[in-house]
Amino acid sequence: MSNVATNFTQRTINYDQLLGDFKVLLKKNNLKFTIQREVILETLYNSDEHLAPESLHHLLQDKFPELKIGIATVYRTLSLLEDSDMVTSLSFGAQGKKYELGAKNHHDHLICTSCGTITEFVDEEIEERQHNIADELGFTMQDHSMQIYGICKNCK
Amino acid sequence: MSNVATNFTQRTINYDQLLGDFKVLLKKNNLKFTIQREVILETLYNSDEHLAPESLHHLLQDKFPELKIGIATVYRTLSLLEDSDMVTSLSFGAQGKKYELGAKNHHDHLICTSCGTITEFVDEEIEERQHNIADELGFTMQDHSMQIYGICKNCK
DNA sequence: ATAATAGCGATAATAATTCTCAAAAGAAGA
DNA sequence: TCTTCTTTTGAGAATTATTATCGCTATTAT
Ligand SMILES: [Mn+2]
Ligand SMILES: [Mn+2]
Ligand SMILES: [Zn+2]
Ligand SMILES: [Zn+2]
Repeated sequence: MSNVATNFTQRTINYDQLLGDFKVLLKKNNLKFTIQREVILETLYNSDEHLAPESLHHLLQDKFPELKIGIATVYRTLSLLEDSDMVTSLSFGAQGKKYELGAKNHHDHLICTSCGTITEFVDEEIEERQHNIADELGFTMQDHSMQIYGICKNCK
Repeated sequence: MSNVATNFTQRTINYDQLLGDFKVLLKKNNLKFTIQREVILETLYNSDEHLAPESLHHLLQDKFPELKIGIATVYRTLSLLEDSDMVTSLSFGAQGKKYELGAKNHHDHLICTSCGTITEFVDEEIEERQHNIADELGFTMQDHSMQIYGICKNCK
């Protein structure tokens, strides 16, 4: 029995809850609830991918062509969501910066350097050691990230 | 007794050895041994910092003004060194891409989000788990990186 | 020393991200 | 619903980071 758990694409809360949280957050900072912000949240929620701003923009143009969402709005909204801890950004080596909705449990990533496939996993032993290390070095941990690069099963 | 080891700034090989390796590498790929490549290697060797290309360029202009090394050469040489596994690049959240000479033992990083200080450490337990995880998921590990973000002792 | 070739610096080009601004939309209250 | 105030938006300019181009120079092998 392995203690490596995979498959973290399932959401920890449903969309309505998430949207509710978002609205509360916006009101609290007297920001407005706009259709652009809503469809960006929804699109992130419905995507299992780790999205680059550019890819997200393309998705939005496909799904909501009538809105003509601008790339600047995508960047602005991603920053807003990241600042509010609703999305996380990841920097995967050559692949550049990507975003994923935070409405998942914390997890780390395995990246195939051949086909680019990303596998999510979590390992309790590592999570625990990370906390211990921070403690031992007199550090208050806020966040951590770990990536394993290599060749996936399919590619070999 | 902790099993977290810190302080990895010491080099695992001396500069002459490193330079020798570099010359061999260059010859093998019929690349030329130039003064620019030499001072870049030397400057990286003599720096304990994790350097952005821009910072390295400034260092070089200070220490070797007569060479008037161009920024393009810095980028080119860093890429060459990275491709040859002599330097490693790191992406520290907001701080952007930084490089460090690989002539150190493998290690991970703790980054203070307040003052930017970077502490290096290695933890054998985590290293081992990383290998196991890759194995269990049918993955051939090539590399891995881990960062812990938080507030350092001084900043609190 | 010569010839062949790779590397250099300057700078143009590209890519990614942020800024600016005038018009449009959302929130709150009358 | 209408009005007013404030925030947000899209378009495109500006900025930043990185890469490509090119004529000249430095290095290497002979
Ligand atoms: Mn993920
Ligand atoms: Mn380091
Ligand atoms: Zn693969
Ligand atoms: Zn600090």
